[in-house]
This record gives sequence, C-alpha cells and structure tokens, in this order.
Amino acid sequence: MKKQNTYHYPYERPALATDCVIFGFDGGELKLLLIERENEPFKNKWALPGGFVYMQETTEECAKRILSEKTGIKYMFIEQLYTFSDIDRDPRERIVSVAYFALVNKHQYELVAGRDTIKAEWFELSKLPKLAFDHSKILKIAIQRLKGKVSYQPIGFELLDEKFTLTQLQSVYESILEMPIDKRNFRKKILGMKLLKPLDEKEQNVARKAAQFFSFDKKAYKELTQKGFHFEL
Amino acid sequence: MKKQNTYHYPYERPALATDCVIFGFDGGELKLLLIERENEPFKNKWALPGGFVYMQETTEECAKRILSEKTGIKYMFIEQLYTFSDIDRDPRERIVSVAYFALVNKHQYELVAGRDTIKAEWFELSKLPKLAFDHSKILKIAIQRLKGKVSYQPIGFELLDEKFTLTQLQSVYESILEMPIDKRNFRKKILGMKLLKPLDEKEQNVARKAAQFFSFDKKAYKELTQKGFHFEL
DNA sequence: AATTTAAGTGTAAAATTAACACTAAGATAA
DNA sequence: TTATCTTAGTGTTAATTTTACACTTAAATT
Repeated sequence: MKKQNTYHYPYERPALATDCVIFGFDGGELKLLLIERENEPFKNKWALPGGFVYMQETTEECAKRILSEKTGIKYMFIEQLYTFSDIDRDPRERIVSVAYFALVNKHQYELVAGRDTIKAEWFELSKLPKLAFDHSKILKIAIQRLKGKVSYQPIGFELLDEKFTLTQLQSVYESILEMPIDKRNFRKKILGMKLLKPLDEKEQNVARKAAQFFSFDKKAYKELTQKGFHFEL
Repeated sequence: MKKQNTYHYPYERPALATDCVIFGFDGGELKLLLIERENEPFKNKWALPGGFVYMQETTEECAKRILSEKTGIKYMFIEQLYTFSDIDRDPRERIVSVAYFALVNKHQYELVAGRDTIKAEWFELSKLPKLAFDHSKILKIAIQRLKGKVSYQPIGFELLDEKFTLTQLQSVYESILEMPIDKRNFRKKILGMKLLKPLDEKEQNVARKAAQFFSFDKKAYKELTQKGFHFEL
C-alpha cells in the first residue's frame, strides 16, 4: 500500500533510537548485558545495547533486532520500559530513545559483538561499570519496573531454562527482590496457583537429594487469566 | 551551551508527537477530555489532544504544554503512558507518539479550543464517540494503567478539589475501578494510613448530615514513603 | 413535628500471611 | 559399606488482614 498523501511535518525532528536493558540470571545474582562502544562518543565505555529506529520497523521490532544482533536470541520476553527525551542526553544531537527491558535465558545464547561494539558482556548488577549517556538512569528505572512487575506477573520463568527446580525459581525471585523468601511459603503459594507442571524428571549427578523439575504452563496461565485470575506472589 | 559537534544521523526520521489522555471527574462517572479536529486527516472527528514535539522541549514538557493549551491548567498530575510507533498509525506520514496520561480537577479550569481544534469537550467514558487515529488503543492502555495504578499510588486525590469528603473520594475509586466499595472498610483503611488531614470544615447547605472535609497530606505521604511505607488500597 | 437523605461508626468470621524445624535422598569421603 | 555432607521436600499454628454487614445521627425540607 503506497502513501497517497504527501503531507510532511516541515520542521526539524529528533533522531529516534531504542536502548535495551537485558537481564539474565545464572544461579547467583541478576546480570545485565552491556556492550563496549567502539566509537565516539563514549568510545571504550560500557553502554546498554541500542540503535536507531528504521523507517520500516516499530520501536519494538527495533529493540528485538538489536537484542538479536547482540545475543542471537530470536524469541524473548521484551517489554517497553520508558521513553527518554532529555534534550542533551546524547552529545551528538538530539536523540529520543524508547527503552525496552528484556529477560533472557543467558545460557541459551552466545554473545556476539555487533556493529560498533568491541564486545558484549554480562555484568553482575552489583559490579557494574560506569555507564555511557543517561544509561544508569534508564537502568534504574528498569530495575524498579522489574521489581514491581515480578510479583504480579509470571515473568520470573523467562530467566530460567524451560525446565527448572523450585529452588532455582525461588532464587530468581530472591535476587530480583533482593530479599530472602521462606522456602515452604514460597512453594505452597506458587504450587497452589497450578501454573507449574511437574515433570517426570529430576536433577542428575548432584551430591544431594535430586530436585524435581517443573515447567511453566503457559496454556493454564492464559486460561486462568481469562477467568479473572491474576498472578501474585 | 552550544553544540560543538556537528554529527548528524543522516537518515530519514519519523516525526515525534505526544498525545494526552486526560481524565476528569465530577461526582458521577470518570470523564475524558477530547478535541474535535479542525483539519484533515480526521477532520471533524474526536481525538485525544496532541501535537508535535519541539526541538527544545522534552516529551513531558510537550504534553504539559498541550494540556495547558487545552485547559489552561498549569500544574497537573501527568505521567508517561506508552510510546506508539506503528508505522501506519498516521495516514500523513510516519509519526511516533509518546502518550501521556493526566488526572485533572475538571472544575478548576475552563476548556479552550486551541489551534487546529474546533472545540474541546468532556465525555463520559461510557459515552465516547469513535476516536481518530489509533486513539482508542491509546485510551484502552491508559484505562488499564489508571486502574492498575490507583490502588497502589495515592492519585485518586488528583481528580478532586483540595478539600473533599470521604464519600467523594470513595466515589472516585468506585468509578475508576468500576466496582462498589464497602463504605466502612474504605474509611477504615484510608484513614488508617494517616494521609488525610481532617479539616475544621463541613459541607454547607446539604439536606442531610453535613460531611467532614479532608485534604491529602502530601508531606506526611512523602515522609512515610521514605520510611518504606507504600500506599495500597 | 415528621420526613428525607446521606454521614458516620464497630464487630465477628473468614481468609491470608508469616514463622518455624525436621526427615529424605543421593553423592562423596572415610 | 558406613558415615558424612548437602540440599530437597514437607505441615501446623499464630498473627494479621480482609470481608461482610446495619443502625444511629445530623441537617434541611415538607
């Protein structure tokens, strides 16, 4: 479908970009994916992966493209975070950035340094380098959002493998919320929701009682949601 | 401070605009402020107030400017909602819109039809006309957000006068949440938070027992928040 | 003086949350 | 082969929070 109309908003416009706050987890602490910039400005500094929005993609498509360029990930949990529009947030010119946050299973993918980047690397949240641009501001809001969201939407799973143990899941929650959680109460509550399918499979070769694997039952969640259920941890 | 750098992202860019979802309340139902468009596209159709972002203002400043142009309101509760970037959301050309939602005390202001608008008018949410562009999509998300937010942030007050009765406040909550609330439980809970200052003032000239006025104690709220308190209705 | 209308108020049952400690299973070390 | 180490898995009780519910009071109007 071709545009018929030739109207054009005849004024200067900000450039439009997206930045991605990508969280991963590997058993200990929550991790953040950063890239080292190859070019000015902020050459050799660490930054959130980001890039300009093409004319033929939405900002979400742009964010997914960037994320997949950095990690090879094709399907991921991604959600719009906030739009940052401070006039001087980029020293080059005015760039408005629509930030996204994503939760990925960091085991499943290999990091690749894309265009303009020296390398991509996971950092523990407590050991972050100084970030370029206004990216610490973006990150701060992303962490807030993640903390807020994790308790009333079943997104903790996105950080884990398809199969996971209850202890792993609890550990995800503990590191996002930065607080200890009672094991028995956690299990009672999460199992009570009937959203976890117990699998006929246990851990292998662990020097202790092997833990049962579970998977998140998306279908059950969808059905319950339609009946007015809403997740709350 | 002048820009030193002459770097320029050398590709075509979307135009950038904001749209405002403005809620008001006057005792009955929740209301939405719409404008009738003076020009094509969607000439004579109803739409959310909106406009292009200037190079020297943030999107939030832009939203406030638009809102103040429509209503004369200078200080209001406003919050970024979501950024809409579908490629064909505007028939003229590609326009990305950062939507805001605002809560205003609709008594305090007089509507003025600004540039490009025939008139501005309040509509009950249940009696809305068909909206231009993707504005019903924006509205839907705004309503979701408002419903979600009202229970864990003290924003219900923003729709009322400085002084209000508990019945008025309850009525705000009932119309946002679209459910009846038990009077005694509501009062117990909201008064228990110590966020309402009872005033030495009652309603006048009402043909029944006059209700006590209260005001929201912003200072107390700030202090409690810093101590880890968080509002929840 | 009687009527109308909404304000204002307390208690008890039900549901949810929070606190808490031992046994079971599997691998490894002695 | 037995003992040890480590984490999985499991229930009950008290405390707190939430829900349900009805009558009296005050002010204007008839």
